Amino acid sequence: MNAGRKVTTSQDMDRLLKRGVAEIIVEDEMRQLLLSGKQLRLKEGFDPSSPDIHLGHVVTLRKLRQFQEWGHQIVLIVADWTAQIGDPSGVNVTRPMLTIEQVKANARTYMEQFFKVVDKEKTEVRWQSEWFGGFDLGDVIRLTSKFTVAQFLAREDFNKRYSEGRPIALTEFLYPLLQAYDSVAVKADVEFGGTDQKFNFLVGRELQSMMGQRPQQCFMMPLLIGTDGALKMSKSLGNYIGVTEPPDDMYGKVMSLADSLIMLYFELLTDVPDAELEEFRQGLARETVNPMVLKKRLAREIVTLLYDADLAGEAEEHFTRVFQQREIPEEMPECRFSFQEVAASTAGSAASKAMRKSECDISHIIVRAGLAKSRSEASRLIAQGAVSVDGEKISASIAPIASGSVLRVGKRRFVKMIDTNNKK
RNA sequence: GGAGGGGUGCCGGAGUGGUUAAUCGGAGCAGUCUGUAAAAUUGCCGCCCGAAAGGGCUACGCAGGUUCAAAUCCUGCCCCCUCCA
Repeated sequence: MNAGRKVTTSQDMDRLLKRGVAEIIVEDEMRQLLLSGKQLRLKEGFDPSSPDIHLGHVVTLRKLRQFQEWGHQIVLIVADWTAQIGDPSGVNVTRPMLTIEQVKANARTYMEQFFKVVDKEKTEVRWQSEWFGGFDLGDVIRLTSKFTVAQFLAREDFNKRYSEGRPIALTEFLYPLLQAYDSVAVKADVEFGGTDQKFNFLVGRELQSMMGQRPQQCFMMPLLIGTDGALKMSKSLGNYIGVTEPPDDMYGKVMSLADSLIMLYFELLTDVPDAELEEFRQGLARETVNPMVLKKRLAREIVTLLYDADLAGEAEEHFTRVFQQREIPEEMPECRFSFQEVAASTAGSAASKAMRKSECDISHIIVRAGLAKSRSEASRLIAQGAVSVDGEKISASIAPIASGSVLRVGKRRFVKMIDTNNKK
């Protein structure tokens, strides 16, 4: 088993333990473990309370990948039990509980997303239900008896809520306990996650030592700030970039990031060497480099990471053409429907008589193409001048269209309209 | 077991009989500007019909009731939170 492990130079070690790392508890022990030549079991839990993995998750997954390249064993835990509780970490409100069905459906979509970053062959995937499925009340009581309320109230978010008289659900206290027990169950040597996991990790350490295991090392990465530029990237805040998003969208979302996030993203999500990052940093500080240029590099790196260089190149071309030169993209989704049918849906009204043959009520089409949720919304968009057909801004919802016309809504949404009655 | 507070639109949070599709803030969307950045600024922000003017429907925990008129008053029910024990 030792065969795959590379000799570790102190330079390698520094890169592994420093680049994009917030804190390691206990760093010295971590170094010793790495030097011991033992294959380490590196654990990270994923809470499948939503179906997507985003760049925030990728930060730790990439680090895990690096360890994997050194021959260590990754253990990913699908936290199907704790997901039902709802992780309170860093959130000062009680989370809604999910049903087991929701959790399972979400968890299923996780696997392939993990393996966009980590090596599937060297990854052990475990479900919490493997061990908690057989838990009975006695087990729960034994587990809870090991800690006190005071210990848990030490945790910042609990403490804050408690002192402000806001609710803390009893199940929320269970969350760190279950997560800690996971470490016991898989005999973790190291646990990975964001800095918001510190408390949970430490409970894991304690529990392991209470149960006769060597306490795990806690490996914490900074939290990735989301596209809003302020809060941690998370699904529930809607400020995320999903790993399965199409290359063009992913590229575009990176381009729309606040400038202040550029360096953070470079550090946490790319392999651009530290020396180069330092140049970037200085360039930004002295304003000798346009942040947009760096962001394009960043966007390319990220798309390459999750897809490949070719697709990243294409995404960049698309971006340049559509958003910088304001041209129409070469490819866009098609919306196929019968023009006649749409026209017919307004039949009977005075307007339909005034409508010439080639004209259509665009608001219906916008809804049909999924570019607006309702006709009311579509009408508003038209009224605000956000809608154009073949480059012509339209001001009334009745407008001429032809099969193959390009419908544009807002800056970034395009659809080609194809008449299913009249295609040759 | 006792006392108190509360359930309003995506979120926060006003509103105690009509002029309330509901003040305000945040989020979001769109316009101008631009680097799909920030800042600034303007507009929109329940659904349906209508080219428009306009009209209709649904909505303030649930169900009833009073009233010409209810998010606002009455009755019952459900749910949530805090404190004391």
